[in-house]
Amino acid sequence: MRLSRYFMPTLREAPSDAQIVSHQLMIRAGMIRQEAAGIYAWLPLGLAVLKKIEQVVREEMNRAGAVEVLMPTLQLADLWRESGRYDDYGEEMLRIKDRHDRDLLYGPTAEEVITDIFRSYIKSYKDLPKNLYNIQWKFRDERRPRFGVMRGREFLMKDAYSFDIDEAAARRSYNRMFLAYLNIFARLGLKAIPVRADTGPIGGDLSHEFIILAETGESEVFAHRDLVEMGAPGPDIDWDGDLAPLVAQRTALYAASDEMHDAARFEKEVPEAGRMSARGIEVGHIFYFGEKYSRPMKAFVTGPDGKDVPVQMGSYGVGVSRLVAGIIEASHDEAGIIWPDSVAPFGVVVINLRPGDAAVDAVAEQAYAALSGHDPLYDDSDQRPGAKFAALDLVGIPWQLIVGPKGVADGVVELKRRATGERQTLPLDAALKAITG
RNA sequence: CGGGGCGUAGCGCAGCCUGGUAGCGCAUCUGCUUUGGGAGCAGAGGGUCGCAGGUUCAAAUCCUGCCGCCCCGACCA
Repeated sequence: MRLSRYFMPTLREAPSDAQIVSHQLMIRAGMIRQEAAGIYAWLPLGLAVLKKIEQVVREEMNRAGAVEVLMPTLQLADLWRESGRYDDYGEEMLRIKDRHDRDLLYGPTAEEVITDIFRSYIKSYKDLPKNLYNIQWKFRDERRPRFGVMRGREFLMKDAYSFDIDEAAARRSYNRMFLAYLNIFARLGLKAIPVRADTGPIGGDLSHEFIILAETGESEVFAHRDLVEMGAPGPDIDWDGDLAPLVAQRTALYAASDEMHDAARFEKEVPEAGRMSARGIEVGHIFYFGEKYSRPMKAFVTGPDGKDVPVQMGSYGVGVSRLVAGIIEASHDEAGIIWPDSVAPFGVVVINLRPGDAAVDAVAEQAYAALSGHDPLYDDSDQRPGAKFAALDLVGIPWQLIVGPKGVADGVVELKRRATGERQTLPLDAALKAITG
């Protein structure tokens, strides 16, 4: 992509509305534009990152055995009357009427729709387990949207729903998601801590929030240091095997968000050297809720004994649009955003410091062409070098390949790694090799 | 929903208290000079001062109502 044809409206100053660093940087980098409180348009750079994150989530969900569907944003109120949630949900639900005066709503979540789909087709335990997910826009009419896309009213969420014949099987589904989530966040360059979450009236131990560490995070987490160091299980585990030990390893160690924190237990269970408290952002929430929807909505399956039983369900959410902000909170410096390679809007930017200079143009074009498989941005804009450096540091593309008249005269270019600031001057071939691996 | 604050050019702000017909920086456009970390000079364009009423000879400024946005709190499977 040539910058001269792209649309990347960067700003030197942040609007005064933006209070937290990710919001400021997203606006300054030209990623989003606010249309209303908690509602944003995604500009090309923001959309590129959003799609990258979405794809990582998709790949890891598929790997863990989930199957993608796409449910509508608008849902029929009658489904929510079946589950009993239409009246319970309150003001957060955006309610709409169509031309026939039918009650619709903009989905804040999709348990009802997925349960309706499930019950229409699946009748036997032999067709279980199933895990269906979608990545779709949700709307929750928050009383106080804030912090940009961190807490918007409209947001992109991956929501998965598991269906099993009994609790033991549901636990296996839960474990798959638990581990898949750790892999997702690891691939996004994040350190994530699973903390036990309130399960509400259903009880049990099957609910976890995933909190990513970021100094500017909103909530505080307390955890055993070993849990953070343990990292993700990786993609090559046996997804159909017994995952309980891997999960147990990670749930045995103390981890709690501020609301669930028990200081006495923390001190008792965790040796002083292992105690860690940090700021974080909740980006995922998984839980098992059994028959909460299947029973009222009559999603029954026939078991091996010929008896119909309500299917055991769980749901698993990842805030995809929130992750864009979360990653920035976790990865930025004074100059701007530092994208992990896995979600960077471009893999590399070739910076032409003197467009119009035939020799410089030739080298820059050559580099741009050679990098075509690495999602390159070519800064061919007619700006001064300082302005280019500032803007490109701001948008955080991982590699900067700088082509200027001085270097070209000496047969070299400069390669800069955004994350470390490390620069090396070297021949073009060597620079290309360093980027393409 | 309780409390607080703010709406003046694309962005950041001043002007409001004490009414007299709108200004600064950045950005934009033109020209020249520049060109390795957000250039300099010269010139130019752009604002029904959130909206609607009211007071007044006169309202960005005072009064009333409404709308929008932000922050703190409460809330947030």
